[in-house]
Amino acid sequence: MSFRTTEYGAVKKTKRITISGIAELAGVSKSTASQVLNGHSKKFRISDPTRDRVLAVAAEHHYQPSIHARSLNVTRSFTLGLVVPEMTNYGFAACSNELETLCRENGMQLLIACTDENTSQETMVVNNLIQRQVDGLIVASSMLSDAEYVKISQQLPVVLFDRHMQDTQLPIVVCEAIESSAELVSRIAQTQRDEFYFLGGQPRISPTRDRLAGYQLGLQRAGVSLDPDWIVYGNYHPSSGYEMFAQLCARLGRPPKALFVASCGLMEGVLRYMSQHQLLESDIHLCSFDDHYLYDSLSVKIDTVAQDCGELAMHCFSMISDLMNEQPIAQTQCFLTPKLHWRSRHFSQIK
Amino acid sequence: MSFRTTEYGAVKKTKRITISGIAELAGVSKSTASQVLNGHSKKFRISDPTRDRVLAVAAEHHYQPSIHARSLNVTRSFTLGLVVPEMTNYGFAACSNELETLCRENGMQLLIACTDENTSQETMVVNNLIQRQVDGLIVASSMLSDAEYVKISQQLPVVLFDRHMQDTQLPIVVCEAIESSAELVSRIAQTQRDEFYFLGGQPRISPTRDRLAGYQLGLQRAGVSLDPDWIVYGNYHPSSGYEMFAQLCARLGRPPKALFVASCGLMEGVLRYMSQHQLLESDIHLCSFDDHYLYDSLSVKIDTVAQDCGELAMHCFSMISDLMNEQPIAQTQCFLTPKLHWRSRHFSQIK
DNA sequence: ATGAAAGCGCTAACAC
DNA sequence: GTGTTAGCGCTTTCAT
Repeated sequence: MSFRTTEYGAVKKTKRITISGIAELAGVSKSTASQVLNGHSKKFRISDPTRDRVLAVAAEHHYQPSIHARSLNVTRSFTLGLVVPEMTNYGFAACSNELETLCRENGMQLLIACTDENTSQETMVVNNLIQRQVDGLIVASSMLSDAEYVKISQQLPVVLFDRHMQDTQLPIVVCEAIESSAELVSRIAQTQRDEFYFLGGQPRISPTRDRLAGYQLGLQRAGVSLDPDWIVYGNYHPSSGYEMFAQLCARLGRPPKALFVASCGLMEGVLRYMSQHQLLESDIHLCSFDDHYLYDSLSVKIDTVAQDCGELAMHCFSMISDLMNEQPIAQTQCFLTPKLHWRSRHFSQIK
Repeated sequence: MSFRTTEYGAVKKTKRITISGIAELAGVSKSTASQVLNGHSKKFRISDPTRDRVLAVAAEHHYQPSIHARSLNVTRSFTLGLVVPEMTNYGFAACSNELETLCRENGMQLLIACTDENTSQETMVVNNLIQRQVDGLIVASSMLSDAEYVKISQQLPVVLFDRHMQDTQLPIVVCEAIESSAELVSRIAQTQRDEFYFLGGQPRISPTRDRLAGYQLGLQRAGVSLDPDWIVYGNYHPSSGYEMFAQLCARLGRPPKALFVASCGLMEGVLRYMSQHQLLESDIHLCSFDDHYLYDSLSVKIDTVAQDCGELAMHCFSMISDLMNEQPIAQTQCFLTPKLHWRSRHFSQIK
């Protein structure tokens, strides 16, 4: 690390111009200035010269209205809160990116907060977002109960996404996981009848439950009877994926023959272990929920259930928008159908 | 896609309780309530019973102070703006994640905005953040000139990161790119003397300039004379990486023997092309600026210059914090030293 | 030990 | 057509 010292001085904090300032300089009242600056000159029949004068002053002084003052009396903040476990997870990064774009295009600002899969941290960040008067909340929650969000949803629109609590009535947008995982697993299980492991995160949250249910269903459909030892739980940190896989290898004295990994983050850990232990050329049959563009370039061929993050984000946004506009929306629970992405030799022909 | 309709009704918009409400319910004045809720009870010698009464009411009603009202008279918003090209780029996602944590731990909220590498969009999002009164701005800019930021920095602290304009005086935090790229390239060039291509983004922005300079220096040190045709420019979108690489292959009628790719995003495109065209097993020598955890699991071995995003984020945060607290800071330009990550057969022994 | 009042920057209802 | 005014929810100085 090195530094370079520049003559960069202390910030002067030039005070920004306010609407009163503009009004004064333009020789009009605050309200007139306000109307003009909000583009309501027509509606309030402001004369063209007046309008132009105000606009000119504003432009000249680089007037930037204060959202805080604005929010204070319209009781909207033009912000949307997004709560995700981690932004480094590719899926969440992609969703965040999409949502940021959608918000921006709609004159809103996205506030992203991370929970690190930690429920008490989740409570904290959600409170923080509420203090900031977010107009709506989109949450990939790590909680086991929706109680907190049910309460919050009495104050402001809440949409759960990616994960959801059992039987929740709250609006949700998720990818269908049971059928898709079952399809993935059953095809593979046809050729992998003697062992087929499952690596999941926290057992009680919906991604794990649904993906596990799909895995079990898949085995059943393939006529493979499940050995309970095949199921391993951890949490959705990559390190947990590493750990679970390491222990599995230790237990077996070799890598498993077939493995379903419940998420992209866990797969990160599995792949790290495999590369560290020269297992990338072994003939393990890997499959997972969640796709990643780099999987195409791996020597191990991973078959996946690929969620469409763009679609996910879009539905979240439109649902929360409707809710914010108090539009009656018919369906508040939306299940997207993910696609299967086949890469292994046997299946790569399948489109 | 499927829907489920629930009995979920319209949001009632229960109005949240304000400090006046609390005051009234507790039978005290607004100011007293305010003092208590800000933890200034000692300082203002509020009696214990009064304090407890206020606190009790607040807790009971789940009082959430409005940041907007607060910001309005303390003229701070407790938010930090972060401007990045794209969040799906792993490096930026990692930085964002780190910064979000740092902000949260320091009672601030991070506002992330994306530019999609587009300068006019950059101007827009920056203005938007300023309207929201961000207390500071951390920017990975796609601009060619620092003029805009020089002006802004008169109003609020600005730190440039990852990228910087030539000779800018503004505070910056970047990874040193010339020496590190030179080191990477010169080692490889020792065994790849007859051709060594360079794939970069926009030619005039600092990441491209510095990484190119390093590449040139590396070739020179290895005694390899540069063929100008080896240098290819595009932009930092993955699709541009794909495109440039495709054209290169078309031009040569085969993949290049050695290639330096200027960023992770570009490499994404290169790898996509390679996997689509069964080139992953070819003996191309790939190296790049920016690392990715999945590179460990690829069959092509990519040697990289690995930036430490945590360190980058940390320095950005501490620098902007100092600036916000108007602390005189000696060094406003910070150059971090990245590490080389060797994966190719020849070098993987190098630690 | 507590309260009254002013004001942060803006919008919107209503006057003129 | 344009100005006056009353808040939005909070902090802070100054009285009491």
